[in-house]
Amino acid sequence: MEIRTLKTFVAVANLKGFSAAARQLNMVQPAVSRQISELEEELGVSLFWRSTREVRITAAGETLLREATEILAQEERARLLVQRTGTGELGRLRIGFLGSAVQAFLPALVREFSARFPQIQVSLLEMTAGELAEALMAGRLDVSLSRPLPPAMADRFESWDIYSDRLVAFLPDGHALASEPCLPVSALSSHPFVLFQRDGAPDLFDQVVSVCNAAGFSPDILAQPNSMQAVLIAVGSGLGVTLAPACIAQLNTSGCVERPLSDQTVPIPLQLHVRADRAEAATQAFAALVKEELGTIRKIMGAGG
Amino acid sequence: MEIRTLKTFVAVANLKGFSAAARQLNMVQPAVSRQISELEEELGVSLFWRSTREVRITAAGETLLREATEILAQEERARLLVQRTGTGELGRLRIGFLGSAVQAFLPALVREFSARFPQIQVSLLEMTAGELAEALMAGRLDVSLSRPLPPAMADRFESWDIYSDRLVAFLPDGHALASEPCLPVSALSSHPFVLFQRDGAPDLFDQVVSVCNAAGFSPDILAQPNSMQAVLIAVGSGLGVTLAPACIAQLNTSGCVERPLSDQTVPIPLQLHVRADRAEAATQAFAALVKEELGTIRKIMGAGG
DNA sequence: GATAATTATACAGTATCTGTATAAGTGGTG
DNA sequence: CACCACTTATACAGATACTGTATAATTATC
Repeated sequence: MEIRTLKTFVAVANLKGFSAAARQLNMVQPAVSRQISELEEELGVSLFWRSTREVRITAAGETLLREATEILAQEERARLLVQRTGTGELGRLRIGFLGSAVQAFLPALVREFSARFPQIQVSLLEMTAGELAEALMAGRLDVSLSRPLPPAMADRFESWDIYSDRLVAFLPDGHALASEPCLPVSALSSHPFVLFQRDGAPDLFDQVVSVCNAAGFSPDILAQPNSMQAVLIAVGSGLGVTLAPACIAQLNTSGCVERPLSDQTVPIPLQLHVRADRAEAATQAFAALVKEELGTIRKIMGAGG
Repeated sequence: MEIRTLKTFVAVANLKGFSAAARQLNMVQPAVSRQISELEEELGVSLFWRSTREVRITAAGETLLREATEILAQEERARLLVQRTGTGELGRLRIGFLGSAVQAFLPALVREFSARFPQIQVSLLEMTAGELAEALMAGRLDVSLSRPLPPAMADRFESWDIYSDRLVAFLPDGHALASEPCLPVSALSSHPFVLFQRDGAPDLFDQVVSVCNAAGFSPDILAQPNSMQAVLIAVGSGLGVTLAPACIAQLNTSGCVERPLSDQTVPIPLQLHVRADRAEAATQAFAALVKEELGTIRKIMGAGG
């Protein structure tokens, strides 16, 4: 039972004739006759009672007519859906991101994307940097907005810098150093640190440690919460100080004060990651939109971020 | 897009490999590759991202996988339904009949048929003889239980006698002739007749007229109701007498008395009509059941009819 | 770096399917 | 009653398409 066959069958049934069907299908009557008789043989039933003067469909034929009509409609529907998915009109887009880093611009971006591609179902998945890398690698994400990927992964993905953040210090409200408008890293040497847990963002963790080392001390890390918000709460509670990307000021910083560092400018880029080959149309469209909006995003992040 | 192609596509998608699919389908890997790449070309989309080490389905491919799976399931379903319809396991049976003539045995017959073929949907359609002939000819009925067909139609159908009825007289309750247990036709010569309308049963009408003519008179027909029940009501109301098949005593005869005729024995057969060729399996099964039950039916109709 | 496994391509052979020609059957018509 | 117009079925040749073999190219893995 092939779709080509079903099409000629439906034509014969609807036009009540082999010759008429052949004309409509731009073929020749014997070809139609053969297709139908082979279909009958395959199914083991008569589909039409034919004389030279009339072609009457059998009960089995009527059953097949109903089914075949549905199958053909579904084939047409499938073709449409597949093509739309191929062009990116239809589909899904799974965006993974670092919450605090994108909070200022992602909502507007997604809104714009959804307006342009209303048929695409967008999933927003907040994760840590480590989770993002793993999900991206496993194909559970289409794009990721996160920090630079580990070198082992980098060649499988295309990455674009979106904006660069920098490390700043967060201190408890009434902290001794809070009176300074600006601090050298070394000023923190004797204070206990709270750092985001290393598993969640190994690069950031190591970067902070190496900044401290460069300033001549090794940080005394007394806690490693599993979220940036928890880090800020710990700082706000007076448990310690932290060094973190400035963007986390987007979170609730009550009890904390933020102080820029006077002596380091290690950039912390936020990047867009997309599978190097094999990017779906919807994914490519989103990447294109991000690139289109880079100026706007950088303006936002330079001013308020 | 052919079903054969969809089958190999689904195999590739499920087994995540062209070679594996080829093994499962008992074909060879290049054939699979060609089918897929031609399918991609036809649809204008990539269905898989392939390397020599992995085959990953695209978004469009996932869409097609869903659709193709449904299409294949429906094809399988169609094959099953069509074959069952062909063997008579599944289908419908439209039975046309003369109400009064079959009332005594058709219900039991249909009940038995439905018990043997529970998947067949039986339609019971009461009609006049004229309507039955027309519906049978037009293919709106599968079988008909009615009087002999007009000669022009007879060769297109197979007919079996089920039982033979005879004409009897129906008189109003207090009619002068009602005292006789048995009447010659001629006794009715001076009485007005009520006859079932000729359009509904031309043969019966003509038969009654010719019986009267043979008895030496032409009936004075004062009314031609459109149902046998209406004829009986007219007779019961004292409007006239009628000659009709004995079986109509099955209807409500209040106000009427039935009297056999002493001088005529024209048989009025009830027949089963089935399209000569081109009979569906369900129809043939019903005809076979009727023939099997002929003895029982005749016993019923001889005794109580 | 060799191996084993994968997919893509080229080419030849086979199947299959189409189209032409023709036969056989049937209702309508003069 | 023969003829006509039209139908479907069959036979056969040709063209198309598809399959399978051989081979290349690529890439994890040992």
